[in-house]
Amino acid sequence: MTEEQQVFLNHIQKQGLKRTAQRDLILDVFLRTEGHVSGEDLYQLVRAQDSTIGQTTVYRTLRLLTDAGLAREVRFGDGRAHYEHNYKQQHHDHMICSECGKIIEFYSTELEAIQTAMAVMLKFQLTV
Amino acid sequence: MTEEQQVFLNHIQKQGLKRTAQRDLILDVFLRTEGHVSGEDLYQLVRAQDSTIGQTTVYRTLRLLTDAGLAREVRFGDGRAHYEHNYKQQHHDHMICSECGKIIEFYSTELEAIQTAMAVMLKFQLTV
DNA sequence: CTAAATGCAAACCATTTGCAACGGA
DNA sequence: TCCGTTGCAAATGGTTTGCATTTAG
Repeated sequence: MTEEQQVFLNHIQKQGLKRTAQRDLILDVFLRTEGHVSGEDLYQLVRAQDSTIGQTTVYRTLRLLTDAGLAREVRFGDGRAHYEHNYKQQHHDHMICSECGKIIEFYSTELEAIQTAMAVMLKFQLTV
Repeated sequence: MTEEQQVFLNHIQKQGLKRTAQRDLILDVFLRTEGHVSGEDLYQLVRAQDSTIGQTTVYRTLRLLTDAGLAREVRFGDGRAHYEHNYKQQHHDHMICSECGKIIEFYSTELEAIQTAMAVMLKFQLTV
């Protein structure tokens, strides 16, 4: 069992929820993903493995993964939510091409410093 | 006539479009706005002046204002588009409170420098 | 006159919810 | 057994589109 699966189980049990085959599969598919998947993307990937799984379950599980700290919801302004891995991942930022939608991740020490400084100045508490 | 109204007229005429009472009113209300209005917000404000104006017209005019360079569409991830003034406005960034939705604008010279540097490095052309 | 604009209603699209059937603990 | 879970269908909410009517140029 991977660390992520352990984290998921812990979360499930701590909340009095139940482990199901659907949730296991969705987590599994999500973990094999890289970059940013939308709910619809993940639904298609999961459906390729098990065509009986409903879209609703995928969306609900995505929220569960987010609550468990395994996924992070990111929104780029195209109207849908994307999810990226969040377990033991360093904070980073994105550049999104407004022509083709391409998403590039980047990390900048200076940018991190500015973010922190601005948050302090504006009395914001950074959440990611 | 304000500069903005002139810009709007120029755009209208250059595109072979027509000046209408509705568009004039919507621009007028938008210009009196400060901060970030959503389409729905603006519709309500406009409707208070003229209850016969349709929501559709407000949305369509908002796009027109954006095309004309008078408005800028910003998306904060709450599922709807917001619009801010864009005419002779300095580029700036936002911090959004994930608890209450409060939006704060700020400007940072260092952040501008990083943005430019990252865009060059990643071969992006900044659009705002 | 004639193409653009309007406003209504219906369509869209990603996501959520209601609900009856199902299934872990 | 009991309460959480599932999947379907219907609802939601912001925004867009189709279309018949109106109107600016």
